[in-house]
Amino acid sequence: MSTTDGNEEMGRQGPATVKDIARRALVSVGTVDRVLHSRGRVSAATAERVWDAVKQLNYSPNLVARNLSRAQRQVFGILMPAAEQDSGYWQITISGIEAALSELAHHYVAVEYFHFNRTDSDSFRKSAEQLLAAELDGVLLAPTLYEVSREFISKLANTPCVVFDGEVPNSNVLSTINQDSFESGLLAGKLAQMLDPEGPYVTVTIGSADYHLRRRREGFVRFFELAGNGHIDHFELDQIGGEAQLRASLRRMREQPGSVFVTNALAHLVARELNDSAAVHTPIIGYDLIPENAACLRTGLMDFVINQEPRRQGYNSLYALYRHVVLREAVEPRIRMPIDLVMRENLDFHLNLGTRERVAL
Amino acid sequence: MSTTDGNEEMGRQGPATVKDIARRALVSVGTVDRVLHSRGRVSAATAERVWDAVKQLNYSPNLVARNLSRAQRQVFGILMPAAEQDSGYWQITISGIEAALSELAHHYVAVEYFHFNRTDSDSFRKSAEQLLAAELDGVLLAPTLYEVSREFISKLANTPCVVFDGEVPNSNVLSTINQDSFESGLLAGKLAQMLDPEGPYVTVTIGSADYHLRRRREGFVRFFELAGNGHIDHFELDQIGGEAQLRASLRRMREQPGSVFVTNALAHLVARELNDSAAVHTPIIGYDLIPENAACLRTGLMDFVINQEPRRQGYNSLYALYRHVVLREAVEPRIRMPIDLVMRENLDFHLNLGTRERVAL
DNA sequence: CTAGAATGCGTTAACGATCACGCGAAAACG
DNA sequence: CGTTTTCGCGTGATCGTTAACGCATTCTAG
Repeated sequence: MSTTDGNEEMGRQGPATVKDIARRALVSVGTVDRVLHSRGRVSAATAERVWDAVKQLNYSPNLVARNLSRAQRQVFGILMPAAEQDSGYWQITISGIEAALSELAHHYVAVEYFHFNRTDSDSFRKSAEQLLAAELDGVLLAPTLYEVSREFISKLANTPCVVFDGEVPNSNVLSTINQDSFESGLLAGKLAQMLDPEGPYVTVTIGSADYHLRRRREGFVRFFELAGNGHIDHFELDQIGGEAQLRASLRRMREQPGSVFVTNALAHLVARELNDSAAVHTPIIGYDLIPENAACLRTGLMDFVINQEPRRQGYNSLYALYRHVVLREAVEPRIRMPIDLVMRENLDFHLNLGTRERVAL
Repeated sequence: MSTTDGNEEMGRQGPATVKDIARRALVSVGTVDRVLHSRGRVSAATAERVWDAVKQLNYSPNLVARNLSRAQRQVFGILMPAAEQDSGYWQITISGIEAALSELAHHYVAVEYFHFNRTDSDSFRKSAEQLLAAELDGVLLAPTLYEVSREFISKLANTPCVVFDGEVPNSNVLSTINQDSFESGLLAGKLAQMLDPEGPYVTVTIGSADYHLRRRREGFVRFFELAGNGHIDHFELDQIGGEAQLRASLRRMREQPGSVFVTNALAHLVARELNDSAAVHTPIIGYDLIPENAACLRTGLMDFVINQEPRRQGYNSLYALYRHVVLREAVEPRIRMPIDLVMRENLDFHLNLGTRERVAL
């Protein structure tokens, strides 16, 4: 199960190599290589002998050695919002990418960042075109701007693309790395129900075109369908960035109270508006451990934050691309991040994570 | 920040190599190697030139190439309970180890399992001695038997040891990979409070000598200290495996009801005893998504399971050992697993995880 | 004063895989 | 029948690192 593989010389351990195959098939390593990569110039009879040996020895190539031999540097493009947007959320993702990069630098990986303004589709298009012009070997994409992201992916042709921190359904990407938004919505529903068994409940969605955010809300709604009770009001703001508009709407909301589920990181706005000087506490659940939300947790203005572990996401995304492009391994189309629940009592654990201690891979 | 490092020839990308250093220091690669590994036979002046070049070019060795060159197989011993114990919990850990192994087989890693009976210290000692006799290059240890584990670690001398799925505090191990038991206890406290704001609360600890379990309880207690209310009764069973004794005690418990926090995987026993045919539902929170607990979640006999993601833990543990022994990288003394919260509504997501989809690294 | 040891350093063969190159023999062509 | 093309295959360089080996010097000892 673990130690031995088929091997020619006894006494040596480990996976079979091209040399082992060559010996067994009575050919040279060059011939083995040509057969393995079907580069022609080999007789049918010889090729069959080689394939037989490959099967008998259960050969699988040493991808590291392959890579060492090719020694061809791969450059990946990263298309994501500017680091300073969303209260530094993206900076954490970048720190994960850089952590992976420092490990992968010796594996011939380099990256190039293409940032865009998260509230401006034109800015996205511009960065996307620069990226496309750069002829890179792979792309990491944060699809916060849904429509243009879809447009971008369709232009990618053969360049492998890993989507992280979001989702572009039915698009032809190599892999999607994110939290299951539906499941996180389910959990939020449960939390809301426990915090406030009576309800009613309110969801706040800002930028409702985003698939990710819609799924979170759907999960929340689904929980109360399963539970068989709970009235839910939905609250939508299509425009991103209109904080004044949001505040005005929130003031209206004050009149019809209920526990609130905010499907993105702007929960702190809702928390401050509803709980800052209110007599009765409104339970609030939001996303992403940005400083503003952490502060709200600390002071009790907010109850739960569902964290996406952006650092781990960045780390894993770059690795997924590496596995595919450099190692040519199969990459799962979907890699799930755990749902990370933060409240006042365990806040310190989470603020330290990713800096002091190593993130579990 | 990302692409270029110091490099001799322009046009080539990537980290500096020994050749680059040799060129700059006007010596051969052999000399560079001797300096880097302080194998002597180099004059002080030359050594200094080499170190200067190393610093200027910001050299760091390509660990993969190093490993390729040494090509020395490392065998790691794994000391853990028998796969079939604890309702197959350990089998999941093994699947994670095997997943890592299949990736690391080409990196000269092999493993050897040494199983023991989780309820029998003598069985542990026997397996431990076999392991020690085998002269391995590293050890993975699941310290479910606390005292003998500590004894074992002290005998290890120079063999690096990674502890997973538990903890042996103040012991000299390379790294400990686990969930933060205190934090998980905090979260359990919050959940218990939300499920049942009045209390009282009961903790059930089976095998109270286990540091891991004690910390979970301490976290739970701490939450209610922070919250400033909540009466907690503690319930201990020192002997592991005495299910009959446990059942009898649980029947006594029926008379003084309260929400229950079970600090290990035996929560399903408590759930069946208290909730199976009871008029009023007692909230129950336990650990580990073994089939029995999953069934209790499904039927509503239990409310929450805190999962430790054993598959991911196994995967990460072997990798940590690999990083240290083979790559000679620094390994963090503590690697945290996320706290994975399972309830009826998201149960299916968790049962599929680790089989259908890839575990995020 | 010279044999032998110790020092300082370069050369080179691995490790596993890739790929350009080239050689001989057979096949195709005039 | 002689020449070119194609086929089938082996050789060897390469990637970055390690480590054994060997060759000059210089130093020590008898």
